[in-house]
Amino acid sequence: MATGRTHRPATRSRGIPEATVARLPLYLRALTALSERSVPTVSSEELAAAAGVNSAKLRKDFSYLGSYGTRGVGYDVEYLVYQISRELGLTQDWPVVIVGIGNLGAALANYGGFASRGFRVAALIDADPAMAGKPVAGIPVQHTDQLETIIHDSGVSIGVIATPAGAAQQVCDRLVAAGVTSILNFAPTVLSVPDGVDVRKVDLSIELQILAFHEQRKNGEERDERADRDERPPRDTGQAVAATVAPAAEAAGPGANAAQGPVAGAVPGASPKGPDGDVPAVMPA
Amino acid sequence: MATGRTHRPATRSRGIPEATVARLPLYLRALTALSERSVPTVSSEELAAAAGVNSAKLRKDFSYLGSYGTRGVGYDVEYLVYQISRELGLTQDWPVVIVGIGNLGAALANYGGFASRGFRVAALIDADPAMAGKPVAGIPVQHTDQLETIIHDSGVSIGVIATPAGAAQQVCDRLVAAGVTSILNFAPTVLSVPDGVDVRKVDLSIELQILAFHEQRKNGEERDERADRDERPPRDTGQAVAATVAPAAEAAGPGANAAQGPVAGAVPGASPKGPDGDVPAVMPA
DNA sequence: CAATCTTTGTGCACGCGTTCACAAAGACAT
DNA sequence: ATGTCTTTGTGAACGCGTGCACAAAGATTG
Ligand SMILES: NC(=O)c1ccc[n+]([C@@H]2O[C@H](COP(=O)([O-])OP(=O)(O)OC[C@H]3O[C@@H](n4cnc5c(N)ncnc54)[C@H](O)[C@@H]3O)[C@@H](O)[C@H]2O)c1
Ligand SMILES: NC(=O)c1ccc[n+]([C@@H]2O[C@H](COP(=O)([O-])OP(=O)(O)OC[C@H]3O[C@@H](n4cnc5c(N)ncnc54)[C@H](O)[C@@H]3O)[C@@H](O)[C@H]2O)c1
Repeated sequence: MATGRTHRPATRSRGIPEATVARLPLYLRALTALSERSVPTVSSEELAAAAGVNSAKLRKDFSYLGSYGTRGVGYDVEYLVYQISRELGLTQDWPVVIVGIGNLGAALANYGGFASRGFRVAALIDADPAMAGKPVAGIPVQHTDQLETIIHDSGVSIGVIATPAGAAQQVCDRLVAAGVTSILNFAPTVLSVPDGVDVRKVDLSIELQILAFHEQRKNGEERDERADRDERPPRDTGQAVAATVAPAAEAAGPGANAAQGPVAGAVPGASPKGPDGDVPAVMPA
Repeated sequence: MATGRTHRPATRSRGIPEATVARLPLYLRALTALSERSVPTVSSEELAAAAGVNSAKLRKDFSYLGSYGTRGVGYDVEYLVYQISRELGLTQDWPVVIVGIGNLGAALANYGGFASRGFRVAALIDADPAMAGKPVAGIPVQHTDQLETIIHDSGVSIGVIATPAGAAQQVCDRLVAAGVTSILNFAPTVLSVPDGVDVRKVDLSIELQILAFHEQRKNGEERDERADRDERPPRDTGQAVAATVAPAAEAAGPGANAAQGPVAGAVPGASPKGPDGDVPAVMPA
């Protein structure tokens, strides 16, 4: 979610609901596919099916942009593609900088779809001196020292953070100070930014945990849950509980892992690498 | 977004709001960090700040799990870690299979944080015969032919899709048929799955487009938008580029869908910048 | 031109999620 | 014990998002 909530009392025309904005790229993708197949028009029903949403919702979403449809016919594909693209700001080029060129950062740099929608990788930045100058995806990696200069010179306003969690806030601060006003964060950390700066996060770990929750519910629907529902493990005196939680789960290789490792994280005996495989952050990890 | 809405009229104890579930991992992360610093208790105010949410919201979230706090003191860190972990199903081990070991898939396989919270990479699968047997992150890549066998033998119920968009639905269908009931999809496609299967998607492109929208709003507040506000570009843009439409995966889903692709026509008449790096999927008319 | 048919645009109701605000519960001091 | 102080747990109000259902708009046909 984005931080920095701008008070906008629904000024009517300019007030496009956030939920709608989040769906526009979805519509755009479906429309683009139709466009490539030279489909001239599409009904809300068809397009909604392609985008995986309710048709009424789709029509309402489009109504925020204006009345671009024709009753009895549907929507003009090319025209809609144009309108949505314009609304999303994709008619212009957005230079993007990626900070932290490790496993993930490199994958992002190599990602074709990145540059395909008006987003252009303007620079790659990493703190590792050994990486400086080395090209990744045809773009030479630059050292963090030049971060401010790079941002300034290339006029970048969108930054992608793919550093370890421990460095994310610091990198974020520097990006913002240098003029970046939109950040896409892949590090498992809550970033704090001043008003006016948008932050969106992509968190693999959270997604998996949400899936696990539902998965558990599916399997355990008929199970004996009542049993440990109110089971209260030793609590009273402060630190006794620590023993309840299993000792370190990670650190060893995947294969050698000692099977069931309940709740990896809550282990005090911190190894060089944190529970996330990253350097432990000051706050969350 | 999860599919498969179970009608649950808030039966009390079992009905944890989806929004709350999505925040539990956030709390858990903050709590884990506190635990590592041996902090015994924490107030809702402090924890909320660490997790980047409102304290009232946090308290209400916890109230769905039960009354685990102590008035005047706060919450016992270790105890909460345990309760949340249990609720999320992290007290057990979740084997995960990754399909599509390319740039992204390899990065995911190498990701340390993956295995840290009870998630274990059980297998890596790719369609490229040249990759079979080659170890990535210490795990040998297996060929797609063995997908069903692998799923069955390892008892995997969570699958990660990191293939090109064109193959995503097909891979998804096979995973589901083999018994996978939770899918994390990185491909820019809308997956259709039967009831009972949860799908969550991570879409870099969408995130960037949402950021671009807000970015444009920030910059363009005083710009010349009135100009092309009602400008209606040629509504008959005839046939566009359609030569590269691949037959792509044939998937017999309930309400078929799938669509992705380069934005190409952000501006009518503009030449396509290049595909997503994926094979465009096609959908029925 | 009138009748019919298709599909949009939206008023309305409903449910979920967020936030406020406060009574009550418990810790701690005297 | 009694009083004070801190912090939880939650009732209630509010706002946003969703989906139904339908009148109106326009295409199409006779
Ligand atoms: N790899 C994945 O699939 C994956 C998935 C989800 C989240 N993440 C998160 O993304 C981040 C990166 O993951 P990764 O696997 O690429 O890690 P990595 O260790 O491979 O790469 C991190 C890179 O960041 C650089 N770096 C460190 N500190 C820096 C700083 N202050 N400024 C600039 N660069 C700095 C390092 O030199 C390194 O190249 C981590 O926070 C991780 O938790 C990764
Ligand atoms: N790389 C990124 O940073 C990034 C970011 C966001 C989204 N994505 C999406 O993730 C997906 C993968 O991206 P990538 O950069 O890793 O692509 P990639 O081309 O590097 O890797 C794709 C891999 O999938 C394999 N594959 C193809 N068809 C398959 C099938 N039917 N079954 C199993 N494996 C199959 C290929 O052999 C290849 O190894 C794409 O859909 C892409 O749009 C990638």
